[in-house]
Formats: sequence, C-alpha cells, structure tokens
Amino acid sequence: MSKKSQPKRKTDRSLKHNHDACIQTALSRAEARCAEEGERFTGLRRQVLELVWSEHKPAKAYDLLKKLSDLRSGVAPTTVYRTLDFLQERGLVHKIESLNAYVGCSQPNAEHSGHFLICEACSEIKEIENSKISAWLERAAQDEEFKIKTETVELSGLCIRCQPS
Amino acid sequence: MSKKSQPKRKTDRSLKHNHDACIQTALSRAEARCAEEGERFTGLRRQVLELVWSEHKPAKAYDLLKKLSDLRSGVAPTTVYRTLDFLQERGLVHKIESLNAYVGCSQPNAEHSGHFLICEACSEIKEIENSKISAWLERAAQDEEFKIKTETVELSGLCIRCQPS
DNA sequence: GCATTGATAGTTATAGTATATCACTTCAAC
DNA sequence: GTTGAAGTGATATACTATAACTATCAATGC
Repeated sequence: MSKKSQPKRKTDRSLKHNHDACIQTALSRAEARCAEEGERFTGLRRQVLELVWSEHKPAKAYDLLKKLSDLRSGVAPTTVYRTLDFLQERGLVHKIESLNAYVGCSQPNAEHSGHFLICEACSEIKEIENSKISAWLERAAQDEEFKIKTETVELSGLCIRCQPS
Repeated sequence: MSKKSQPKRKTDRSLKHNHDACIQTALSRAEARCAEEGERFTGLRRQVLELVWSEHKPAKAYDLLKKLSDLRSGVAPTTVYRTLDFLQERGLVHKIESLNAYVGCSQPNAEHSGHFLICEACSEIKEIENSKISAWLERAAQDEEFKIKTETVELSGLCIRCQPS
C-alpha cells in the first residue's frame, strides 16, 4: 500500500523525471511537516497524498475517492474532502480552483498560495516559484489599498511540449 | 422589469457611487457589444445581466435563478447557466472561480480575463485594470516557455473599508 | 403573407462537487 | 485502564453544472 510499483513504460517525461523519487520526496516532506506541527501523518493521509502525487496532473476529489476505495473500506466523500482539507491547511496540496481539482505541493509551507501553469492539452500542472509574482501582485493591490491574504493565480495555456512547433 | 427602483437608503458607498447609473452603463455597453457581434440582447439576457450587476458582489448561479424566477416563469438551472455562458463569451460577466460566482465586467471585451480583488469581509469585488499584471505573468510564463491563453487571478483579502485602522 | 431555418428558451433528468451531522474508534497522556 | 481529543466511518443532503430533447420566436427569402 505504501510502495509504488515500477513504472510500466518509458515516456519522454520519465527520461528526465524519476517520478517514484518525486513521490517519495513529497511523502517524506509531508511526514516532516506533520511532525513539526505535532500532527499525525496517518495511513489515510499518506494514501490520499500518494494518490494526489501519482501524477503531475490535477486529481479530482471523486476520482481520488474511487481509487481510495480500492485501498480501504468505508471511504465516503467526507473522507476525501476532510483529508484534502488537512493536507491543504499544511500546504501539502493545493486546490486548483479553475478545475475543482487538487495537486501536490513540493514546497510544503502553510503560508504560500501557489501560482500555477496549467496545460490545456496534456493537463500537466507546474507550480511556479517566482517570488516576483507575489511582489508584483502586492504592488498592484496596494494601488487600491487592498490587503491580500490569499492569491489564486492559475494560468491556462500550452506547455512547451504541447505547443505546435 | 427594466427600470430599477430608487435606492432605499444612503450608505457611504452611495455617496461616491451612483449604482443605478453603473447598471445602466453596463446594460448600454452590453447592448452595444451584442449589436457589434450581431447577437441579440434579449429580455432574458438583459434580466440576468441586471441581476448580476445589482451589486458589486459575486452572484451565485442559484441565487440568480431564484431572483430570476420572480421575474419570469420557466426558469431552470439551464436557463441561468446558458445565459451566463453567453454573457461570459462576450466578456460581459466574469466567473470568479474561487467562489463559483459571477460578476459584471465593466470593460466588455471578449479577450481579457479579469484580475480581481475580493474582500473577504464585505464580499465586494473589484476588477483591477493593470496591464502590467498580464505583462508580468507573461514574463514569468516565458521562463517556462509556457504560452498563456487565459489568466485566473483572484486576490482575496481585505478592501480598504474593511481593514482595521 | 407564409414557409423555412437557425437561434433562443423551456423542460426534464442527471452528473459532479462539497458539506453537515452524528456515531464509533484509536491513540496518547495521565 | 480511564479519559479526552483527534481521527475516521456512515448517512444524508446541499450546492453546482451539464445533457438532451422539445417548443417557440424572429429574421429571411419566396
């Protein structure tokens, strides 16, 4: 239940990206973060986080529900949403508002709201770490004397691999 | 059905903002925009747009449905969503993804995706027209060779009137 | 006029997303 | 081992959105 099987096929992505390692890193970070805060990183939470991280694509709550049902019994919508809420509060996953879906966060940190590039063609999502973006948005908000608490920045379009050459 | 009643009470907002005029402007612009594109600005579309514009706050689809039902018969969810889609396609309203709600747009233009400041306290929404934001986001995306097609930028926090002094 | 046709709107059904509430279990601290 | 809080199970329901089909309307050419 905790160990992923080997990748079934090589894709050009797998050439540059060892996704098993990617998941393992995410899980370790999550464990560490929960420990820091005195929270329990339970089996359920680990399973949900693993499922969210199974791809760099947005995971829908009800798809997670289906997959989770294969792993354990007594899974209801509440189970999934509650767990996603827990993970979100600790910055371990982000909700993509424009898709009603969730992605894993590689910089777990309760504070930051992520900024995302969403490929309309292949669905891959990349969280961009560009500290200037927040600074810029802050500045724009200050013109209106508005105090930002959370930022939702979701840029949809085409990733480099999906652009016509 | 087309003429709004006079404001019932003075608020500090009404001192600097004649909202009836605001709505009328929005309706005229919508009419003009539909004419440009050879689209019909029907009674239904006008009513929905008026309802969306009744405040500078996000309108939920099912609240619109209830209000619309008072104005005409045979109103179903489809009616509302279809009309909102029509208005969105022409840039007359925007959907606020983080709230599943809709606001009127004062710069009707099919192209632009808006950028929003959302007050968590009073719910007022302000669309910010800061051409730099798109430019900045473009630049950030270019670092990843990503081609943006639509931008979702929703900044939640406190507007100037709701900040503790 | 009036028939044709495409856009608009009505109708019914269902899919998809999310939360409320209460009960039961587990675990750690005492 | 008792206890209390956190975690999970279970059931019900609310909220958001779309599909698919039918009927009506409004513009156009005849």
